[in-house]
Amino acid sequence: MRKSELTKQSLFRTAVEMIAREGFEATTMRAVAAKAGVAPGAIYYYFESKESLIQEYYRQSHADHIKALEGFLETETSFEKRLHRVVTSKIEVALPYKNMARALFRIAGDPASRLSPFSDESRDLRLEAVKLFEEVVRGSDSKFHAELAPMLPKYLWLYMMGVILFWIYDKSESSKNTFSFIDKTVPLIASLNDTIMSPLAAPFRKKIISLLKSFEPDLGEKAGA
Amino acid sequence: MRKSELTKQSLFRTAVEMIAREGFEATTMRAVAAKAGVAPGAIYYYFESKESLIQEYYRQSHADHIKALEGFLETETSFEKRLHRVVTSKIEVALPYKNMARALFRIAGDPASRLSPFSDESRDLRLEAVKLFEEVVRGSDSKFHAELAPMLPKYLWLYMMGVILFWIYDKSESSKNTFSFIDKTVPLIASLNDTIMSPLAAPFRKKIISLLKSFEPDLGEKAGA
DNA sequence: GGTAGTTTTTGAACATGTTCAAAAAGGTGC
DNA sequence: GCACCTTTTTGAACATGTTCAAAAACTACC
Repeated sequence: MRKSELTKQSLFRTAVEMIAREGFEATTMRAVAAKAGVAPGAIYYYFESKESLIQEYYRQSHADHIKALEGFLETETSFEKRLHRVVTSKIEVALPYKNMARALFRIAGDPASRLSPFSDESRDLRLEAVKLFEEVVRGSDSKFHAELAPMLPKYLWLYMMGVILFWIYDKSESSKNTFSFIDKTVPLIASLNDTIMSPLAAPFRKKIISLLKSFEPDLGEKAGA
Repeated sequence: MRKSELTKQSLFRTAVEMIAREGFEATTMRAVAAKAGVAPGAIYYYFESKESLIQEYYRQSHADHIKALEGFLETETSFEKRLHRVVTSKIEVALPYKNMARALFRIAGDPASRLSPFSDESRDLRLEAVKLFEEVVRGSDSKFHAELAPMLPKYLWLYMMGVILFWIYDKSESSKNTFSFIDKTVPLIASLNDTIMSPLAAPFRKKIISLLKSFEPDLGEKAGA
C-alpha cells in the first residue's frame, strides 16, 4: 500500500505540473507516464481518465483552500470581511494552476459530465464547499432575512463559482482585475443584504426572495448522506 | 461549386442530427461520414475539426433566431416585451438541439479555445448578437440611464448567455423552468432599470454604474471591422 | 473531345486516450 | 524458502480525431 501511494502521487504531481505549464490538451498521458517513469497504462490504475485528474485537483484545491483559511473564520465576525477572505483565498490558492481551473470549467459546462462540479459524483465535495459559506454566514454578526438565510450559502457558493469564471477569463497582469472585481462585488453583496432588510426595499423584497426561492439550485443536499 | 455545397450541407445536417440524438462524444466522425456517404477525411475538407461543427451550428442557430424574430422588433415598443421575446425565442429555436448547446458551452468554458463564443474568431457573430440587443434597447419606449444605455446591450447579451446556461442545466419537463425563469427575470430587469432612474436609488446608482462600467466585458467592438 | 489545371474525395497512416490480458512485484502463512 | 494470493505494472492493441499524399471528378480552354 505504501509504494503504490507514491506512484499515485508522483503521477498526479507530474500531471498537474505539466498541465499547469503546457495546458490540458498539450499534456499527453504518455508523456505524463514517461516523466513519472511508468508505463502509460499505469495511470489508469489510479485515475479513471485524463479528466478525472482534474477532479482530483478540484479536491486538493479545496483542501488547500480550507488550510489557507485556518483560524480566520474563528476570529473575524464581519460578514463582509469573512466573505471577502474566503473568496480571495480561493483564487489565491488556485493562482498557479489556472490551466487546471480552465479544464475544470470546461467540464463544468457540461452538466452531463460525471466530473462537473455540479454532478452527483461531485456532490460531497460541493456540499463541503457550501458548508464553508454556511460558516461564513453563521459566524458573522450581520443580520439576515429569515427566508434568505437558508439559501444564502448556496448562492454565495454560486457567486464564488462566478468569480472563478471571471478569473478564468481575466487576462490582466497577475489577475488584478479579478481581485478588484472581488473588492467591489463583496461590499455590494453585503450592502444589498443590509438593504433588503430595510423598509425601503419592501416592494422588491418579496419579488426577489420568491425568485431566489423558486430557482434555488439543487446542489444535492436532500439526497442521502 | 454546387455539388460540394451539397456535400457540406449533407455532412453538417447528418452531424447535427446525430449529435442531437446521441450526444457529442457518442457521435464519431467516422459514423457521420459513413451516414453521409463519404470518406472520413472528407469532413475535414469542409470543417476544420469536430468542434468546429459546433461553431457552424452556433452560426446557424443565430440565423434561425433572427428569422424567428422577423417583424417583431419593428412593431413592439415595450422594453420588457421586446427583451422577453428575444430571449424566449432564442431558447425555442435551440430547443431541439440541447446537445449542441451543451457542447457549445463546454467550449465556451475555455476562453483559450478559438471556438468559444468569447473568442476572437467568434467576434463577428457575437457582435451581431449584441446588435440584436442594441435594437431591443433602441426601439423601446423605456428610458435608460445615459451612462447605462451604451453598455446595456452587452449585459443583456450576457444575461441571455446566462439563460442558456440555466437551460442547459434545466432538467424540467419541456424546459418549463427555463421559461419560467425568463418570465420572472425579464420583468425584474425591466423594473430594476426603471428603479435605477428613481431618486430612491441614488445611493446605489453610482456604485452600480461604476461597477458595471469597470467590468464592462470586452466583446471585441473596438477591434477593426 | 482532349489537355491542363483546379476542386473534391479517398483511405491509409498517425497521435492520443483508453483497455486489458499477462507479467511482475509484494505480501502471507507455513 | 516456498506456495498461494493480491496488488501493481506493463505494453500491445483498440477506437477515435485528424492529416495528407494520391486518386478521382470536375472545369476551362483550345
